Amino acid sequence: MDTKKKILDAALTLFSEKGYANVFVAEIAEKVGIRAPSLYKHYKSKRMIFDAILEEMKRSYDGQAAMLRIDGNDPAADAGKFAAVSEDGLVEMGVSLFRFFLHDGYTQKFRKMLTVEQFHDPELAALFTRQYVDDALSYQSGLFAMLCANGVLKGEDPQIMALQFHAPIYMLLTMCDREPEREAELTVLLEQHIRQFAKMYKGDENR
Amino acid sequence: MDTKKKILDAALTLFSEKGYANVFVAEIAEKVGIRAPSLYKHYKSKRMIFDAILEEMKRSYDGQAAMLRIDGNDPAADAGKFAAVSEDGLVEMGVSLFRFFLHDGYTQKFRKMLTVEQFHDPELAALFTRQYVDDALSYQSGLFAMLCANGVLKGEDPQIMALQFHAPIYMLLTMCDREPEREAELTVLLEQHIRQFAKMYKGDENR
DNA sequence: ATTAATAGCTAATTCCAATTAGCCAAGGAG
DNA sequence: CTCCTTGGCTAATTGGAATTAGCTATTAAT
Repeated sequence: MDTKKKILDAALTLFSEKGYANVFVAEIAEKVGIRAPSLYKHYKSKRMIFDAILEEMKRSYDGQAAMLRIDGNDPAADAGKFAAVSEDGLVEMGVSLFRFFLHDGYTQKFRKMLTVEQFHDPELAALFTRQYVDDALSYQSGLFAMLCANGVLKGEDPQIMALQFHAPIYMLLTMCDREPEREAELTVLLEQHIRQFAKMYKGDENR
Repeated sequence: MDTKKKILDAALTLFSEKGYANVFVAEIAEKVGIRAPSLYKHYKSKRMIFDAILEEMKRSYDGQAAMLRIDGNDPAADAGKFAAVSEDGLVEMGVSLFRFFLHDGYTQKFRKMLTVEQFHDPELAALFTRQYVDDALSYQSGLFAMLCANGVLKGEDPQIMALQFHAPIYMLLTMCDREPEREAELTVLLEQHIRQFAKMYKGDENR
């Protein structure tokens, strides 16, 4: 039952691992437990499967974005939480969010697939940048602006703060995508990064 | 003449734009100005062309690494230069290095090709991480350690400093790879990032 | 109970792209 | 001058992978 959904999942997994062109419809079918021609009862062509995945991706983006935003989509609301939280709390939060993005099958596969297909189509390129950079930065900018206004953090340009916070995290994430065996080691770096960032923008007390 | 070299260039360009599997040998040939079967006078197969590119990439890596290292491969030697340089000088330096990596055809195509093929083969994944992350970080760590020892900068963990310096730059670079029309806008961010970073780790004088 | 739609299968078919065969001109070496 | 190597060409050949044809079992609706 719901073979249609199973096909999307199987295809997404394969596309994210090998890229669209390197996946045979027969492979997708096998993963689903049927034969290749049966796929065509559900999708008109291989391309259509890809397109359906893209649709899915766009639809689910709000869901992912919500996750990215800790628990809401209003930086102002979140700022209070952060203000209250300790450095350790911040680390805890960052690490668990990182782990979620790294291990959640859906999220990870979307990310890998977009990575691999990003140059095929300007639309995909734009989607990629929006999803993994611009939106994340714009949310975090708002958050940092808030925290600066509150006097919790000290910084002049929230956008740059966001870039400096987000880029290292994203880099570590993609490293784990490539070499999962390094996760432990890189998680340590992540933690140190967040700690250092917090300290740095906390104010002037050095230590 | 030197068709052999022209083939590699044409193939690299195409592979970086569309990925190995989406490029037909006929396209490569056309770009070179010959017919597909003639390619086989130079390379045994399409795969061999790819492999030759990889070889080239590995061989030329030292060259690229040297560039990355400003002008040498010894952080200690470079540290002096940085110590002397002004904040503006640092920005100038960073921006021009960024521009080089962004526009140098060879460098850019390698980067894109590795990006697109990174999950096909663990060897490529490792190469990617080494080339664009680990080596850069390890060099920069050395540099920052030096500058901290000199008292030019103030920071506790050079490795984290390197991560925080390098990751934003790399992120901006890949954004330009995807959407070249945003170069101007992103260059401004780059500049602000470097400036902010320098200020931040300069010492305690806030402003 | 019959019918019609659904979703699977095997066996074609089709298409396309890599590679091979086999021919030919140019040019350097003996 | 002839020979042989080099690098190009056109015209097959091959192989593989997407898609189509056409059959069948199941199930839900009339």
